[in-house]
Amino acid sequence: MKKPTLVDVGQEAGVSAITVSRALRQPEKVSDSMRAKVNAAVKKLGYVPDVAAAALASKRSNIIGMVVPSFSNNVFADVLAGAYDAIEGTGFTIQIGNVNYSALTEETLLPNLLNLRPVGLIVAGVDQTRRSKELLKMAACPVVQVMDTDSDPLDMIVGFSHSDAAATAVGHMIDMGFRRIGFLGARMDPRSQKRMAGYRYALEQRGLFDPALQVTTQSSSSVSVGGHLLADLLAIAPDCDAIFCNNDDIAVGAAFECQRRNLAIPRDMGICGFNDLGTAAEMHPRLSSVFTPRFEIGRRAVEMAVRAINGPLPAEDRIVDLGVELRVRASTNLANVS
Amino acid sequence: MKKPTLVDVGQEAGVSAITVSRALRQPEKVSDSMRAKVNAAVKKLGYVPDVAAAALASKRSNIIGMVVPSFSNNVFADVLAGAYDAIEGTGFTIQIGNVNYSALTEETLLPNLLNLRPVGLIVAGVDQTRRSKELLKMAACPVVQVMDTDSDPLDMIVGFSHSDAAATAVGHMIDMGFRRIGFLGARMDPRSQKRMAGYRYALEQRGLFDPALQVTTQSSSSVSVGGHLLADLLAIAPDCDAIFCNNDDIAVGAAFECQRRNLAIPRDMGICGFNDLGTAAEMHPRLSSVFTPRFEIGRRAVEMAVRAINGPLPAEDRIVDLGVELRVRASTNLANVS
DNA sequence: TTGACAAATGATTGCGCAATCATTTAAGGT
DNA sequence: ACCTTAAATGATTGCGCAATCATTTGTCAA
Repeated sequence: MKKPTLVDVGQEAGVSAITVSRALRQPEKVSDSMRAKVNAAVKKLGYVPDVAAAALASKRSNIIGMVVPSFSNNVFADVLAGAYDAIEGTGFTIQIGNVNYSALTEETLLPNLLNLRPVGLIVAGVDQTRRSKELLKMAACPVVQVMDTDSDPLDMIVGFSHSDAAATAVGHMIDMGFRRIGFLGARMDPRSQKRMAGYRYALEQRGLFDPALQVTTQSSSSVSVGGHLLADLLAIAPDCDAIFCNNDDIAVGAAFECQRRNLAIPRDMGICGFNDLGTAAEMHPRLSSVFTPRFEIGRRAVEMAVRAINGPLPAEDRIVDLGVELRVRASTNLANVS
Repeated sequence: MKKPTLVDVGQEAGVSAITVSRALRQPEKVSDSMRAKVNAAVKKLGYVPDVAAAALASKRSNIIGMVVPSFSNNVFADVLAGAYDAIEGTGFTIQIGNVNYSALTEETLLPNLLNLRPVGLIVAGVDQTRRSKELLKMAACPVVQVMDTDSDPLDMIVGFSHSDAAATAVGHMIDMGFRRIGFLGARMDPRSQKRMAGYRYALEQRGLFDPALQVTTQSSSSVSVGGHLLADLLAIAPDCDAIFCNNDDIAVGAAFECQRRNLAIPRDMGICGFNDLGTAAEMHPRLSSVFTPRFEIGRRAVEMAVRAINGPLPAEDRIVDLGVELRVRASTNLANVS
């Protein structure tokens, strides 16, 4: 009752093992009748190729490696969901590495991932260490960086510009009449930094930037932290009239803090989040946020990797900027306030 | 510049290849001096074992397969985070399969996973199809079911009783004085069903059960859906004075709906969520919820699998019930209401 | 009918490692 | 010093497959 091999299938079909291998991997190279015979034998015996043997013989696996900073962050959960959606039916497999927002962990993880001889690699962000970048450049497979188009890609990239997205959102808040707009940020990973840069740029354009209005922490993001950050900001700058938040958790937490302090949103405090994860849109009042195409980023990244396995993509297909969508809701709409 | 092999390391160290293999895999079987020599050669050449060749030769991989219903659900994101935390340093690798809450998808995924010759398997829930269960039973590796201790395990299990957890929470609500307690549930996967059963049991004990107060939908869970479900419930039963929610998203959405309807929490409507994901605790007022040890479940599942790889565990270690923690907050505390 | 050529199929080899069995070396007792 | 036994190390083989090269079969034109 052991697993059938190519030889077993060959005997069943009355042909050689290598022909079976070809019939399965390059069906167009064998005659129609042969293909039918082989498929019948495969089905009868329940043959399934041994991935380890195939990987050893061909020196390439069916693995697409994927490096994410965290599972618990919904953003990457969505990216993963998109990636798994796209991998379906391609015959490839995703192997996830979690690096806990640590560039150093990434540096030790990459050699392990590379050791699997992946056919493709998808990594979050563009801010790898020098050594990680070298490993990625030397990798014998296509590499897709995801999330972030603010820098040039090593090979291919899909995402959006965090600084542009933030600048757009803050520009909108200025347009709505807010003048003392604070920034609340937790974690402050590279993408958060870029959002903060976009925030700064938009304010500097109008001569409204005040460094004192930026309150950040290295601790990880949560609704609870959002409340604390707003409290800190208000202690420093009681005249602050709006906040742009690094992400939706912070925004939601800040909104709850406003409720506890009886600050009316948006009259006393305008709020804009980032990512538009769902809760923000359902709050009372509903919070404005910047929707980011997370699922789509995962999907496209896998598609790019799979395409690139059969040869390099043309230059114009190597960079995909999916943009974002500013979703304006009550929390920044000063116009409707009496 | 190709990858060094065991033979290369052996030559460098002046010993045979197989001794190198042993020095690395069973260090206690070689002499101290040999181990030192080999380690030096390994380091000098930067040798890394080829996993495909090892898998082929030994007929076993270093893979622990893990089947989850979804990435986007924070519950499983936390379980995965715990699992990845525990796998660190064990030399094993996690291979994730996402089955999108579909038992049928699971059935087609499992053979693929099994084909990797995993050394362990971790699957969510106890409600696999008959065929899936057969595959798991015949699997040549330890199997850990996670999340749910409401049924007997196929092999090992770690989680908690969803029905007991729900019954405890609803019992608490009854104790606080609520009498017309509704149930709001989305997705209604097997674990949701068990929570609903626990809800029912607690109410039946006091003669308070009314089937009309159960409002559910098959659509997936979200804050938005929580609001709709409460609206539906109130349309049917305006006298409802509290709700036990299938999860925190539903609870938070229902709480927002209360705010929109000017229903005071908990005076007009008591609310209890499930999982205690963070947002609920920060709301205004803060929502009661049932904390579930998700990260710990992932961690323990990997630990169990790794232990069981070296031989079956004693019976008393094969079932781990981590329990839950009812976290009572303002949203069910009728006592403090004037 | 034959020859030229392409399409289809087959035989051989080795990928890098671990299992198995064989051999050597060291340790301990008398 | 000698033998016994265990510990340490080595030689050989095959895991299941794909790459490479070799051979057969089929097709078509002259």
